[in-house]
Amino acid sequence: MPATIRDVARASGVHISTVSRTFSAPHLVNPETRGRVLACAEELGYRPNRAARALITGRTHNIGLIIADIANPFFPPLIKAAESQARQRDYHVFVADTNEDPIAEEELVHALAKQVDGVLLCSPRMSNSMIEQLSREVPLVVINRQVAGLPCVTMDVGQGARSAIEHLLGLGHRRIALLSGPRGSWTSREIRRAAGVAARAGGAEFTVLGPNQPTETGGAALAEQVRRSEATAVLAYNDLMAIGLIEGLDAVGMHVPQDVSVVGIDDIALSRLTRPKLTTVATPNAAAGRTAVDMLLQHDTVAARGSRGGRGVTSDDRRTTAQVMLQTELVIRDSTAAAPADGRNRPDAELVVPGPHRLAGPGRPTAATGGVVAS
Amino acid sequence: MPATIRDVARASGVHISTVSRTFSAPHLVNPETRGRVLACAEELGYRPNRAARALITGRTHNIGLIIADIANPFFPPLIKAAESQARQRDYHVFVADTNEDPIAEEELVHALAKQVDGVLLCSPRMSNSMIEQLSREVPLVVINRQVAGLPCVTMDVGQGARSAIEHLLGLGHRRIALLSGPRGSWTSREIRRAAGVAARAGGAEFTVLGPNQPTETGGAALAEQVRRSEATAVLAYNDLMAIGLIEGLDAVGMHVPQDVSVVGIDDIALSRLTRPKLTTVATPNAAAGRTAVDMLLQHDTVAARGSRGGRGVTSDDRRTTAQVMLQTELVIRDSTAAAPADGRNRPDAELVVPGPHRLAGPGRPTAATGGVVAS
DNA sequence: GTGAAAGCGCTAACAC
DNA sequence: GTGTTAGCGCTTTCAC
Repeated sequence: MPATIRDVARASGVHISTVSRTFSAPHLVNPETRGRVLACAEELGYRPNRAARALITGRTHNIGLIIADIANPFFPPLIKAAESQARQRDYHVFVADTNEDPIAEEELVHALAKQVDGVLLCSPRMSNSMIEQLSREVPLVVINRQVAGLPCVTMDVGQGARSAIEHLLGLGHRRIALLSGPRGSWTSREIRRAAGVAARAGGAEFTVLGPNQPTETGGAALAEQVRRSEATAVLAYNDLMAIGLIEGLDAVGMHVPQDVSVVGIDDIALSRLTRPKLTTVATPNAAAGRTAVDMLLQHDTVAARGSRGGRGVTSDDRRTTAQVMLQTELVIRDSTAAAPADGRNRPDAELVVPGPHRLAGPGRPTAATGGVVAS
Repeated sequence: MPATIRDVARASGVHISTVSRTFSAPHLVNPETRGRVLACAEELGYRPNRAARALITGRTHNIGLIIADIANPFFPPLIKAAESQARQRDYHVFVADTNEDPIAEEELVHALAKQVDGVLLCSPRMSNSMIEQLSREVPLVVINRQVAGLPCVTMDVGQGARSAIEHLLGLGHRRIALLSGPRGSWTSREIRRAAGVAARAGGAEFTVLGPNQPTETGGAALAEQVRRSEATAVLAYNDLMAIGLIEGLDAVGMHVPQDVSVVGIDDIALSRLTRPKLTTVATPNAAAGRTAVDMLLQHDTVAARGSRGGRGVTSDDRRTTAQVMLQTELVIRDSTAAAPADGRNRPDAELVVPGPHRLAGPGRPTAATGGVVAS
């Protein structure tokens, strides 16, 4: 039903190649002919078939963007920035959600491979080696993770975590817990390392709780563990978990920031709307999206794949791949406050010693009962 | 660089058509040959080029999903449901965000047209006639809107709004305001109509404020107008606006639900996390996503476009297009309560009469000063 | 400035 | 069961 280039050629009495040129190199065709062709095309509702065009030019003018969980408010600003940047360069972005599933991730890259000029892999759950393998199939830019030899854009969450811990130390906190993220997350690893170093440097006890689902539910589920850990301050892998934790804490009768301070990471829009407003590490999300598109397109402009003329991108070209790390910034709002004077995380602590059916009476906990102390 | 079907044919010593069959109709090829071909393919890292395949079969096994604003938490459940439904039928979903921009919407449909087997148009801002025109280019299923002659899946927000209003009437509210949505939104129109009828039937005064941006910011910006309107209850176009309004109301010293009751529409996850928890009309979002995919694929299975064998979908086939409307449900939580005994929306109302610099002292407002009374 | 011809990677009759 | 042939809709040399 849809009109093809041949229909237009027939209608306007020219050869199909003239029609083709009218759309892809208008200056090469006589203005008069061009006008006639355009009129016929309009009339017939003709639109060049981008897929067919891509088959021969090797360029689809599409970018794939693979996202672990589209429901996480962390991503939309990144997606929108990528889209607008792509749009400016006459590209379209196709987003795909993988539900945090590495299998779906891989499958999606394959599905997208030939329909896009490159894919942005955001917070992948898959292995480094898998990513490297896929990068031979389609140009890749990795976001929120570092993979040797591949272009990556990351955010300096290490620095962010450090700032957060120093902020908490400055408020007098000496028992700090970290709610870690998903297993295998590069970001979670960075946060844990930096936060651990900073906490110990400040003479604080540092507990790691996790790995966890990076969601509200994941955060809320940890309230009891946090209570037992006796921590007076918590750094969460992301804002969603932080917000969930605050909810959960509330349910077990602990208040933020009076009893325990909570800081998140990401600075999603929601963090300004909760009560208390969340202290958090702002990550430059939109910038990451823009940068990733730029890196992909810069690469991609060098040589189209499979074109008759140009050679493919060789591994030598790849050497120039940049790894960009964007700065983060601590935003202090209302979920952090001075540590309770007694150094405990609740008014009259009912100390729960891990183990079945053993409840100790109120009393000051010793370091040994303070929870899992991690490296 | 990527291996083609020809490379595999050469490596395994068979004709390309045998390679093709190995992938698209394995049962037609000798198990022994098949094994050899598969081995070579594996070795060379060969993957069938889906775009090239689509060119001849007329089926891409992709579905496009166009979303007005991916940052709105209303959409992710719909997107995820669509994805999982599509996946089960061996389809992939490409999501595109249009930033509530009708131009971008149209452009995106064109861009997607030949790379997908159909597109799901979710909350389109464009005109009915434009939608009809586009539907001749690619099979369309419209979500959250009714367009004559096209398959649509909508949610019964009319019924939802009615329930909400009846709930408020039952609580004694007699001055009710509606925060409407974007101009041209089908959903907003439905809500307005149903809410207006129900409110007047209950003997309440009904004020419409808007149109508005359907976001937190949009809601927060209306706090002052709501205060002035003297409404004791508000129905918002969606949860985001309701939550923003509660924030904004708080900033001008009004409390929910003591001073004013607020009900949203959508029941996004966030609504359970705010304080107070939001009373809202739950829309069957995931079901909408699933249904839309089913409708598209059912249609699409009938006849592939452009295939050599099959005829295209004729307008006669289209006659069978269903229009599905999904049920909604009122969820009562903490943002609604009995109307203030004095029927005013704040403790000691400082009545602000519209107009510059005119402030009246405290006193019972008359109906005439109650705000814009809409039809 | 325009037409002819080849071909992108693949599938689908049709022979054999 | 496999090879041959034609061709999906388009771009791109190369002649003229």
